[in-house]
Amino acid sequence: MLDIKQLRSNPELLQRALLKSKGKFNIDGFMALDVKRRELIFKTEQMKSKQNADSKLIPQYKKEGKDVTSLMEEMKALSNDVKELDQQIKEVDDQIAALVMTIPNVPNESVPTGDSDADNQEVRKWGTPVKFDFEPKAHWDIGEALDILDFSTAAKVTGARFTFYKGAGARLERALMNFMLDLHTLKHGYKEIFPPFMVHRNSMVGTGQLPKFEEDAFKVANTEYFLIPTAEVPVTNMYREQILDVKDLPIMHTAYSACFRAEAGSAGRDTRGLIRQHQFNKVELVKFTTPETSYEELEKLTNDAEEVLQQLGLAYRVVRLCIGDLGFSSAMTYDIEVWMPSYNRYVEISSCSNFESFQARRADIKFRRGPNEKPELVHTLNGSGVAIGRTTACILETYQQPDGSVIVPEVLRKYMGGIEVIK
RNA sequence: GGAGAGAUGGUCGAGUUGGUUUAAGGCACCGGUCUUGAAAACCGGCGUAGUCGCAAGGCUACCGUGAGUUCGAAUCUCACUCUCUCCGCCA
Repeated sequence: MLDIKQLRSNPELLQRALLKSKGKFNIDGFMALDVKRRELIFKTEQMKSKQNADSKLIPQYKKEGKDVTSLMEEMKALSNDVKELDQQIKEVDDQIAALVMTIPNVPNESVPTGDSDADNQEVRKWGTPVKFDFEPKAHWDIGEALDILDFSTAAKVTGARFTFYKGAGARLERALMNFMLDLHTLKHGYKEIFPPFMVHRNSMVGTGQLPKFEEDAFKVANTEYFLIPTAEVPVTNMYREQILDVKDLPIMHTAYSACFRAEAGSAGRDTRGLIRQHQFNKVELVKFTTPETSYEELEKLTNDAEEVLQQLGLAYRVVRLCIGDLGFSSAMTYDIEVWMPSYNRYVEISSCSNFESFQARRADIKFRRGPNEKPELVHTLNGSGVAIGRTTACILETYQQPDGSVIVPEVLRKYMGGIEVIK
């Protein structure tokens, strides 16, 4: 959510934000609504002021023995007028709020223009895509052959886009989870959080999944709960409606969660394997920072996620998303894309974003610089550190051997009971 | 699931026969006086947001949330949420 006062005095910001949505947004209508709102408020507040002053006279007059019936009649009329105007204000407020919620965040100045992922900017590369001197297999074939991934049973038990991990596959997934959490907590200084996997509506609104993207979320029947699409939602909302102490910033959290996504609109895409599931595991990184440090912290956060891939020996590149590919709430995003042999290209495995004050304004997360300072909005950032299912897929493909076995990356062995090869 | 109690500013806590309470008071915090320095004591300040105004400064709203009654609601009515205690059930 953007600041309406800022939009009022700085309509260019609105223009730039709207480059993202490609939709039609009636700027003049929006501005007119804002003017109307303020007129109504001014008028009503004056009436309320009179109302307050006059109602103080009533007990006074009664005490003096004066007749108050005519004054009461006058007040009744005023009261009715105020109620009517309040109703109008509420309607205008609701309209404005609904519109503001549909405006995306303003991209940072360094974000390149462009319409699609083709216009994203490659920032750096690490490692070299693996080459095979035999015919490599895709992870779904490797996994089924080793009996560590089972898609058809999941289809029977649940449905499409679900997976049973079995034996060493389950253990590999669990090892990755622990490896990533240990790296981020012990080496990078994040505090670990294990959040609820369901949240209520307000939290989904707070981080921007709702109201615009309701069809992407799973809602639990007969409740107001949603399955979280990412740990970002519960972890960011931990601090909703709070004023933080500047001494505690930056707050850095890492959280494992299962993530649930309806994947509406991606029918037919990535139907095989672990790449696009309704339920997947992810370790998330979340930061709350001061405005002046958020971009520096974004660089660090991205590097922290990259280190996961470096230690696993997986080739990747970092791209800066262009305006057209940037998410609704983000001011700037780096995607980390890992080399996926079966796709013969880089595939997104992490997305690291600075939301600036966009989420903080919605979720009302502030900080205070000093005892008598006014609260200011924090900047929120998050990124995957990293998606576990896709990492499993990439490991299976990258470390596959001609005999169908898979070598376990060195750093994972201690988490796998010393297993060096999955066969 | 059943029974009961509760929710007030950063925190503790008063206020519930509706109207000088403009949400008292304590603590914490900030500024000052005093002191060699500190503590103590004393004086003053100390919520969030909206809105009008060049500004100084007004005004309005907010006592868990949302409706309602009333000229007027922290206070009365209804619904909901959450917390605590006890009982039952349960991994």
